[in-house]
Amino acid sequence: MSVLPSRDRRAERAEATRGQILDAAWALVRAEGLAALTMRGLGARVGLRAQSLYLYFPSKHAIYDAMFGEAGRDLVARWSAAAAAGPQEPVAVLRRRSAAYLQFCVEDPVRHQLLFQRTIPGFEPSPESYAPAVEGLEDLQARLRACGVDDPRAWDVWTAMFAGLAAQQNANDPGGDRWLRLADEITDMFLARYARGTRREGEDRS
Amino acid sequence: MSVLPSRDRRAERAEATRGQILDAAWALVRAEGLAALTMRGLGARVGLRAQSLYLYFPSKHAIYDAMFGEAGRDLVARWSAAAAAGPQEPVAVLRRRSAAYLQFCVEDPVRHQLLFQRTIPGFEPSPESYAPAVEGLEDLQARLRACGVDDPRAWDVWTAMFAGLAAQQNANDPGGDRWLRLADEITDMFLARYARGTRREGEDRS
DNA sequence: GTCTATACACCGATAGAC
DNA sequence: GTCTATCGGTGTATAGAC
Repeated sequence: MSVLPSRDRRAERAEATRGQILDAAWALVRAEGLAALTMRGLGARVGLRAQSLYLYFPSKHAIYDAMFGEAGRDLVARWSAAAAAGPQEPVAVLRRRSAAYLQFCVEDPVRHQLLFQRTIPGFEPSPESYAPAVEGLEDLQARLRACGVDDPRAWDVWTAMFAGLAAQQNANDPGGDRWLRLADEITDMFLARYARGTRREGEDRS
Repeated sequence: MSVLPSRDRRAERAEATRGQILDAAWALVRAEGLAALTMRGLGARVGLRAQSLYLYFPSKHAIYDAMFGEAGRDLVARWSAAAAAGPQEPVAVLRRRSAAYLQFCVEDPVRHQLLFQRTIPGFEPSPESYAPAVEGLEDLQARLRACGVDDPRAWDVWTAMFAGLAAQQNANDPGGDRWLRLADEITDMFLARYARGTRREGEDRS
């Protein structure tokens, strides 16, 4: 547009460098663990000194935050894809969604750790980076409603069950499927108890 | 026993100091967070320099390990007490046991974090410190069997559900009861699906 | 024997030269 | 835009005072 494109070019290049730093951070973290991310080590991977990273991110937590946002957007995208790919019967959609969630948590434990466990001492995600998670939760509630589950208490039961499934799988059988394979069974149990019109005698304890 | 009791007295005194250090560590960690435990800060709380702590513990992780063992033994003790205190009908015992577990996780989140989340970077508990957890798991399986639940898959469903409950409660509603109060309901749902002689039509998906 | 003093290698982060 | 130099912090090892 302009005869002096340096401003745009500069911002563009800075954005590219940010992307390279994030890619290197994922590689480092996958190889050495989430806590092993150090500014010096990350700088070495992108050919910079640690201090120069501060030109692209204001702090190490800001790098974690950007990674958190990336992971969240990826998860939401997978949920959309899973919902679209197949029969639209609500329970089938719910099952595909759950499978996508578990797959996401298991195929890259470090991402699960970053998103769903609070394993970095001082880190809390910014509202912007947290937004995809909120969006996903609202989507989940709509999906459960579509299956005849209207009680907010039931939504909490659902999140606890699947959070527990992913956590147990990664903690006690990494790479296996000891807990993963229970997803469909748990879904049956849940729907039998909470879906509209299917409540049975045992549920009304005082 | 001996006219030269210095050996015993010394060991005794060292043990007492170890106990004081651990007490101070719990206090520090409860006040400032699990990751805020530093050798210099801990030493200051017991009137020692950081280096002197190494006379009582070989490393910082050894202190975490001792805390891990203490917490595990405490949890097992609570399970025993909960099982003993009340009617011995198996389902009632199971409910009291679950309530004790959740109470334990919630009343001191830092202990839950140490025992059940892997939040300290390089730390893994020693077999000795881990032993109470194994014992508790075996006890749980016996309790579930007493309720007519024999399938090991069902045991995994149980641990996932309650691990998820505690994690969600501490992460999303600390100090509240949004997930805690679902324990009895979840137990009903679980027993309706998995207890012997109560299986129903919806469960046999291929 | 127990503690203090000192040191090392690492960390995240900042200031300022070029 | 990247560097050097530096700061105050960490866990931990070792030497030596008493």
